[in-house]
Amino acid sequence: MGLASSGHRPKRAARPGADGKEALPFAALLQGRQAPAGCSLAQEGGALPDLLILNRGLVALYQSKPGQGEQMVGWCFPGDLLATATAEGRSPVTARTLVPSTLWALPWDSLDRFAQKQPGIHRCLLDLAERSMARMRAHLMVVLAKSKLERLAAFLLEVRDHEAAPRRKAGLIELAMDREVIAQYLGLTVESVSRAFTALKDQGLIEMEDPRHIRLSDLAGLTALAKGEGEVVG
Amino acid sequence: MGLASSGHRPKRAARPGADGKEALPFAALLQGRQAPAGCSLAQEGGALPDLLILNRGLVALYQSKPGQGEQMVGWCFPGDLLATATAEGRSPVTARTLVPSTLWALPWDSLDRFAQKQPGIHRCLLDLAERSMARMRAHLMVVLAKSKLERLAAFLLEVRDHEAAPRRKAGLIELAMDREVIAQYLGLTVESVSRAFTALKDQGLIEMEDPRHIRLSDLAGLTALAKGEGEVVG
DNA sequence: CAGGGTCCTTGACGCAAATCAAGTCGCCGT
DNA sequence: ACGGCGACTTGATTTGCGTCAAGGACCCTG
Repeated sequence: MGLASSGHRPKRAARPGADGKEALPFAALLQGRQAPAGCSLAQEGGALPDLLILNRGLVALYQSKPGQGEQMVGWCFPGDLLATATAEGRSPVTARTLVPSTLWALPWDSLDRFAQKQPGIHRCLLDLAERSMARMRAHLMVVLAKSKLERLAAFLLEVRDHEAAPRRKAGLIELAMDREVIAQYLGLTVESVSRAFTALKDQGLIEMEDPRHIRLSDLAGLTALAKGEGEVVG
Repeated sequence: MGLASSGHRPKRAARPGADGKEALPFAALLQGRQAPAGCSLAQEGGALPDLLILNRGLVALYQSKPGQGEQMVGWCFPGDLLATATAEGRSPVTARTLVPSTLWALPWDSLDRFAQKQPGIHRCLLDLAERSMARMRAHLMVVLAKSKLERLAAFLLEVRDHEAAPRRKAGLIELAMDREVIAQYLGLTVESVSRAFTALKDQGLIEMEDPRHIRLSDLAGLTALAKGEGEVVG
């Protein structure tokens, strides 16, 4: 739990993957929702009428840059809180689905009413907030201190962590986003991302069935690379 | 408030600068603490016995990189929540004071007991968490999409926002950190930061009394630069 | 099957920042 | 005052990534 005491604590909040709804103390209040790919779930500065939790799919978060369009600032995997509201109840980011996704929605006032009976709900939300922050810190680490190859390796491992178990065990990952989105996430250009893929392939760390289906053939090597330990000697 | 309803809401939490303690609903529980510069307030992976809120000073947050020491992932200004705990009650980051600082501390169990009487406390914490996230998103924006000069301009303006009013009005800022720390924050080398300072000076955007005392002589120009709108024509 | 579209890859080139290496300034202790 | 040290700046050079430009693979549509 985010800010919970270090002693006794409720169970951990929603797990990614299979239905974690039951793990949430406010499960009964949640409404399921569907969203196709490319659907806008929240607009930066716009009202955010419901609390949203991602169930299945993938959502990218953007902030607008005054001059030049948008900058991606992260994404949400299943089990993540979509975006928290500012003090004014508005969304600080734009959220768009990258693939068809399902969500759980909970209107703020339902939450308020329910919280009176069950205060633990806020603990749960703090836990989810801490997860978001952990993800952002990891993103910062990748972006601040790594070369092109190191960033891509870190990205691939992050995707791997969220693959369903059967594929993950086989070292296979499926990319739900195109090169453009990966480039924005890593702070690179599309061309650099493409070259990085080719380089990893040439070094025998990955194999590419097609641009969106990657096999991580040398997990240890990728991990070493992502951690910035330079190249694997061999 | 972070995830609060969009309607009625408690007052905003602690303000930076002068004593915002009274604005916190759990003010009575807070214990003041002192910490000299360079003092470690939390260790990554270590236990975090109290909730800590920064009152005065400046604290840097680090995450360790497996191979090469530490990477700064952000900092806290007065009024910010120091760091939230993971589900296991451990700190996800290392926190170290950059200047002599004062803190408010609140043991988790006091918080728990108090929360039963006053559930609004969790709202307040969510608000603080949202502030952290907003800061992290801003940091990401700076690091992901900007040139050396743009990053430094954004940094200087961020420092300015947290200067006490009298100095801020005069366009003066005092840097509490050395070039090395700035470089880590911006994802640059010390040399690049130094050159960026010189470049801003040569363009007449800043003046330097000494390396740590800067005068922002062209606020509009700096803002335009930080927003990535390129150079000011003139 | 042809044509045009999108996405991805590859190549050649230039530039911004990293790297390597002095060199300056202020500070402290002897 | 002197010498040494740490923080900062400056210069010369290299390099990694961005940029511009040209393909190539696939998909859809007619």
